[in-house]
Amino acid sequence: MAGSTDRAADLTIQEMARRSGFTEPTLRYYEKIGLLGRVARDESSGHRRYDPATADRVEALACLRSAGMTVSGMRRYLDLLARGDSAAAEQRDLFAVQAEKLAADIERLRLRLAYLRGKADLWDARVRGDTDAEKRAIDDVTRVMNQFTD
Amino acid sequence: MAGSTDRAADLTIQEMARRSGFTEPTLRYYEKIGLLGRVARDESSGHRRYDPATADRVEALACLRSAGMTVSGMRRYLDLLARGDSAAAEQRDLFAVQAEKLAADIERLRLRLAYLRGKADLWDARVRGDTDAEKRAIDDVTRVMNQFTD
DNA sequence: TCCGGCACCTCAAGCGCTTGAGGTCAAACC
DNA sequence: GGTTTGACCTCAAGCGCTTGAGGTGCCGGA
Repeated sequence: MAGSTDRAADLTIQEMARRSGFTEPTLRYYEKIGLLGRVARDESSGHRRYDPATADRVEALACLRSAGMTVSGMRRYLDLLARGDSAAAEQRDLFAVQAEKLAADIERLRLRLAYLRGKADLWDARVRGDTDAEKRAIDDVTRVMNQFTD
Repeated sequence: MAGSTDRAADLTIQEMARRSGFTEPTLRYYEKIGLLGRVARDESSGHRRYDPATADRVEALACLRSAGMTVSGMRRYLDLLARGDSAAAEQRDLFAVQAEKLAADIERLRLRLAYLRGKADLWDARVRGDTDAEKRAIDDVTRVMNQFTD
């Protein structure tokens, strides 16, 4: 029958956390505030079991969250989802906007990564007592930092 | 004289926020919990003024924070800073570790960006009633989602 | 059989900001 | 010369998790 619980594809909270990048407490928290709807439980143990549909939903939320979406934004998304194809244009716009935000974030992070690597190089030069490499490293870091200004 | 406050290079809290990516409240908060040491104030208005040395420190903290470093981690970093060249090896390791973490984070985010773009395409196909493009978009998204599994 | 050890559970408190309320001061405009 | 605008201030409360305390049930040895 439909809605049966015999498929072993359901995820434990640990697996769900690994896939989504949310921590286990966060998953419990999201459930508590109503973002995940009803999450099934294993009959005997009472442990959570994430079915494929719920897992997809959690993964979508994780991507939106990465793009900086707040909990209330996620609720709005879930409302759109419930409206199905009649909200297709809104869905498209929502994903497009979040994608742009995330792309911009990633650019900023790449700069910061360059900074961290530059600083690692700088201290490495100091450890090695290589004053030439140190000068070059300082130049590099300075060049990166100037890009923060914009 | 040394330590004079006449250079106009000092940043307002707004400018500091823009450069560092921290919000203004976060900058006030960090100051309050002792991460920034003493931040100078404009004599007449009482407004904060971030001098170049403080600004550098804030930018370093911002990069470390991007890599997921906690407040207590940042305190440890500031301790190392205070120890100067005698802690060079630790500094190198700290920056190297954070750089690797950030690099891994960025990789995960790129995947999520691909997901968001894929979903935007999918809903766009639905808006346009293009069932062929919709099928392709579903395939794309599915392919991306499979990569979450690892 | 009993003994970890581990994955999960709940509930409460804490942390790291964020938001809001309420106020000061300085330049800018009627 | 008032008044509006905008950047800043402080203090308190709220939000979104995170951490910790304390407990249950299962599973693989000794």
